[in-house]
Amino acid sequence: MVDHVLEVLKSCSLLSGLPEQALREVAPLARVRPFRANEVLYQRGEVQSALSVVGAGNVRIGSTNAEGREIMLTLFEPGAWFGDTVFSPGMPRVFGATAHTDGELVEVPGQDYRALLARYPEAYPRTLDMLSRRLWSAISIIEDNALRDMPGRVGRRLLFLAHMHDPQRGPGPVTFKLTREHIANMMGMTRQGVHGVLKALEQRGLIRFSYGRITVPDPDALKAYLDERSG
Amino acid sequence: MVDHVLEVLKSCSLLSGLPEQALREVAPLARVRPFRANEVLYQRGEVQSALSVVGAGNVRIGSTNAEGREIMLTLFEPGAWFGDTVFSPGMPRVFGATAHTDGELVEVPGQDYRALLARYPEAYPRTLDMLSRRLWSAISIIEDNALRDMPGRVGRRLLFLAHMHDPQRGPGPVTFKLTREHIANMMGMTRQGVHGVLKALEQRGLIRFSYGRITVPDPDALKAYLDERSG
DNA sequence: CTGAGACTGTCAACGGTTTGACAGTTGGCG
DNA sequence: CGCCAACTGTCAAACCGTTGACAGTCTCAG
Repeated sequence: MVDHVLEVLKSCSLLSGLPEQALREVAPLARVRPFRANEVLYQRGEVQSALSVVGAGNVRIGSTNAEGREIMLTLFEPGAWFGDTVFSPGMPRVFGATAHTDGELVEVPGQDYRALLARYPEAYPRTLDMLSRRLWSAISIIEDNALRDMPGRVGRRLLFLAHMHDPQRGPGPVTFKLTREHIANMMGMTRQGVHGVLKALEQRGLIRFSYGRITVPDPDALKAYLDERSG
Repeated sequence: MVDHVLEVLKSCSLLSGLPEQALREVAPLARVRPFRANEVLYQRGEVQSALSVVGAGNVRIGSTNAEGREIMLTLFEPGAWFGDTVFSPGMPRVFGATAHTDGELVEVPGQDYRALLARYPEAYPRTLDMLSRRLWSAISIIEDNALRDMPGRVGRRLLFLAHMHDPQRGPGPVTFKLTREHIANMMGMTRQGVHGVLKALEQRGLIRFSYGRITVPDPDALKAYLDERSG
């Protein structure tokens, strides 16, 4: 059991800067939390802090407004981490987490994680780097939203997801289990609007899609097309 | 001179977690860089890393696309810091910085700043906290863009600026030197579109504006209005 | 104080997205 | 195997913001 937890922690880019010894120390403090598709994992506004590492399955990160409209920010794969409030204890969560498929979370209580960092300060620079890159991603999305038209925004977000899906960026095709409505919620668009955009991209051979599934055959080709059609 | 640099460094929330002794050590390594309004301070894509602290004046953070359209992310006041690439050395800057008024920057070379943190590891938690909060701000903007209509987005961004302007959030009025076009560039809208929104907000007494200037008399009232008209 | 340049207000025409509605399709579960 | 729920494609009308254009206003430097 602890071995399994250790494997998951090792797979997480945020923690891989820590020496193995350190991970062995926290593993017993971590909690394994299995989940079922569409289960709500965290609600926006909760204040307790924990570092969550996706051990298996997919997790949707986002939030829901009063009228029930959901916005999805990103989709996390195994190895991804979330719960940035571990760095700002006491702050409420600014987004919620919902299970996208069945899977499991490995969770380290915030104070244990912070204590661990304090014991192994050599891990701080990498931690700052990871946070900084996440900030960079967020800012890129803001830029895309302000500078690009709708096809540009959708295309860029698909590339972003492809990158999250496989940070090593092998040139192969990437498939997501996302409905048109998920994408619409990610972009602040409507299902119908997304449809039109996807159809246009499909006609150029840049994406393919079927029931509840969308695939980018060649992310580089999509990127090239987007770069060409607007700065 | 070094005293002046020290004062500026002390005023910066990112550095105020460091003991005074530490600031005295870096002050001699810092460079003072005066600037004139509309001068380009950093271009997107530059790779050299430095921590810049605004000593005086205002700085626009943003970038420009190939067609020359500019997007502005935020406006920094004295005491604010930027140059997140200090945490990810080697990464290109994802946004540029332009002087909004005359003023000056105090700049600490990235490696000197990183070396300082390594010498004073007790400052790391606060640094992570600051970065984390900045990430939170960025995500909030993404959310607003997806969930809110145009008046909602403009109103929220004004509140965001008010908060940046004075983090202590005294209840008093806040004034920005921003043209309609600046706001349009911040939101990915047009000058004319902004005009309509501002006029509507003005009629409700939530903002006032004149030539090149916009003021929020009561940020809390604006916030209340926005919260009421959409979750 | 005066002129040039920057900023502003406003309008009609245009275009792209949403709204709302409905029928067709898919896939999983009993 | 067959049904139901979720997902999808499509359409016309309404809506909202942009585009483009022009005249009016303000500010600051000389």
